[in-house]
Amino acid sequence: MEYLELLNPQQKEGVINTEGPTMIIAGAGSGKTRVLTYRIAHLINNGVDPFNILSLTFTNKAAKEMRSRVESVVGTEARNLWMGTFHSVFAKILRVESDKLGYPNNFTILDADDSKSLIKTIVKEMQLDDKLYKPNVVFNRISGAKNRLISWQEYNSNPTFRSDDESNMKPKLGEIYKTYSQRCFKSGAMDFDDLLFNTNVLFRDHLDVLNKYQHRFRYVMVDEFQDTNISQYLITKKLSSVNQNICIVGDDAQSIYAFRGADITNILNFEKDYPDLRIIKLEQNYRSTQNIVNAANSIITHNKKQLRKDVWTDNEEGSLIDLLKASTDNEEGKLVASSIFEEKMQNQMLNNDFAILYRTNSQSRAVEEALRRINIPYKIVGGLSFYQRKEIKDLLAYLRFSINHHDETSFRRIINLPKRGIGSTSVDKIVIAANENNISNWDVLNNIGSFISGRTANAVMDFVDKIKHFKVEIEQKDAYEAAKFIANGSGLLKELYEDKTIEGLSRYENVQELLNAIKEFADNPEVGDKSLGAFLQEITLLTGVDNDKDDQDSVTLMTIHMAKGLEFKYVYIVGMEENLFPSQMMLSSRTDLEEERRLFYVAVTRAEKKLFLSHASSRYRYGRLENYEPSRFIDEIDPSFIKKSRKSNISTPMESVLTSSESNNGYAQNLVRGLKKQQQQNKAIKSNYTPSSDFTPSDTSSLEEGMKVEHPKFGFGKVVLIEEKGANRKAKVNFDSFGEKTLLLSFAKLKIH
DNA sequence: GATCCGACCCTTTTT
DNA sequence: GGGTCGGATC
Repeated sequence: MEYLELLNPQQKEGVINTEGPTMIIAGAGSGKTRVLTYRIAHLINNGVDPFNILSLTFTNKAAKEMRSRVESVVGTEARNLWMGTFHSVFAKILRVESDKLGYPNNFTILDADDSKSLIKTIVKEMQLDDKLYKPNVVFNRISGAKNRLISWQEYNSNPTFRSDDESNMKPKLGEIYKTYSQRCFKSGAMDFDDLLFNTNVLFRDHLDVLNKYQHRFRYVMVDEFQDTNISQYLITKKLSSVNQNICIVGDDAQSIYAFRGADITNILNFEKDYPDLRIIKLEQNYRSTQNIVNAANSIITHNKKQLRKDVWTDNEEGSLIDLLKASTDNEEGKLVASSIFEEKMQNQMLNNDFAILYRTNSQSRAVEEALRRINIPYKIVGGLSFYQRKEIKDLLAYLRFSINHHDETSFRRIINLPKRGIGSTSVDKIVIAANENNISNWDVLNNIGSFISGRTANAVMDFVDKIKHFKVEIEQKDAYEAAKFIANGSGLLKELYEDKTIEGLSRYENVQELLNAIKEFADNPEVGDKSLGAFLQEITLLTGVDNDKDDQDSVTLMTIHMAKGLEFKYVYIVGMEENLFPSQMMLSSRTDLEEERRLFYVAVTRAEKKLFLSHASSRYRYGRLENYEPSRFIDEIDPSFIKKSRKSNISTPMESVLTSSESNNGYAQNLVRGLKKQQQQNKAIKSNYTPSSDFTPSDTSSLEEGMKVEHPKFGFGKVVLIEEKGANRKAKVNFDSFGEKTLLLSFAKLKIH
């Protein structure tokens, strides 16, 4: 147990006091993950069976990381821990218990997009105004109700909700909620919120089941407790009510998910629910410099609602916060990119040491362009995730529907995909027939002759035969073989293969990548159940943050929300402007503004060594250039932690920095020195090569040694070597007028000749 | 029923 | 700037 030596007194207290209710209030960077990890390891070392420990995290990534950290202390026993997000752990339990709720055990999990599209069809069917009942709005209202454990029945019988909706001119919301719930149920489908809602129903109505899990989970731990909603809170409370061994870890200053139903009062209630609660405060920050910690503290004091906490650090004082002022978003990108270049050179840092954080996903583009321009590799975490792409959702819909024939969302997606002459009119007929006869869509499909005749009926029968055939394959083969069969048999793969446009090729590759992922799953010796159904269970709950197999040295780009729990030596927070950060949607109430300020606090406390804040005086929005004022958050930082802005060049775009022959501004000197060579090379190339007027980059996945290629800057050349695979794939090219260069294919624009 | 094109909305944040 | 939807047309 030498690990106890590695802890400070408060951390140690959190690790060794394993019995009874415990609340750990952990300031940013105070080592809470370390405490949780060692706490679990300590339990196991003291003879607790990992099967009896439940540890709930906020992301799958956090769970994975914690499991491997526990494993490094206690060995492979760690694999037996119940560890994951609320959604994934209780989805697993619901798979086992679903029959008690009337759901099939192969129920489909709907992601937010699925839910919204189902809501859309319902609004249309009810002939309501879709401008008024926007899928987003309706979905959020329903989601909010479920997170507070309000069923559609309660919702509809509660006069307050009714009058609320009426005064918002949306009197039919309750009815939509009802229809949506019933349709999900009929489809054998649960959305994200249902996973938690139904777990609550399960534990409420089936005490034997609750009892089983209460005894299984002798120790319950919840990370990021400030982000739990009522539904999640009640689950943990019930589960631990027998053993009382519950440990929650959280930081009210980092509560940033109120919009998703998270409720800070859960922390306050916790003290009431467990009178003999042990409270431990972790206040020493090990992550950041004094300047960063103190700046963050000065920010959060502007919030009125907060628990008393003094975060401090022993670390070095560090650099002051750097302010970058740009005129436009594109220039902001360039400033950030060149600043990264400069810091990297001066301090010999890796790309991995840098993160660029923003409030909204749409801000990434300007930054990406600037990074690409000076060849800094980057990766985007989150954003449009792989599983949200159309071609991926299409194939997944086939897989889901082949397993669960009642899945309406998938049915609508694939019934006419690829085109088989079953248009929206026919689909409407099928759905109406199902509703009128009180049978499922699948039943109608199976007896299509009684409802539709002619060519369409034949097309439907072919489709049904196909799906039945797929089902047989699924039952007989492993996930990979079955998925491959369906990808081919459905005609999806063929259609994509025949599309020879660049987008078509990339879609084809994406589907192949999905198949590869399924193969990896089926080949994994640690996976017990290799069926396609088992694979699909895993997949819906995965998100952008979770698949970070790309381990190339690169700068990380993501939203601040995604960055929670992570740390980087250098952090750039871009778009520090009024109406962007704080977001204009969060300016109307103090509560909202304070959440926004906590978000800023989270962003600032990600930085270990140095923090940069940038803002632009105008940026593109909806394709129009609009003016922005610097964010109030900048002014809220105690000015003693901010570097006095340099007058010269601070808003000079990178090109002019590079071309200014007399770079007497200290800021750019190093950068210029480093780039001078490249600059001369660029000039030289410009003189004897002009790109073809029709230059369009080729897809380089089929690039091979010996091929002749064209590069917009370096001109013509021949590929001498191809190295590595995937995102790391590089080509060494011998250019006619420039010599050998190694290009990262995921960034380089090359045309194959 | 499929395809093409212009109008229209949009941007918070995510399990 | 980009994705979706509905109307016009084949």
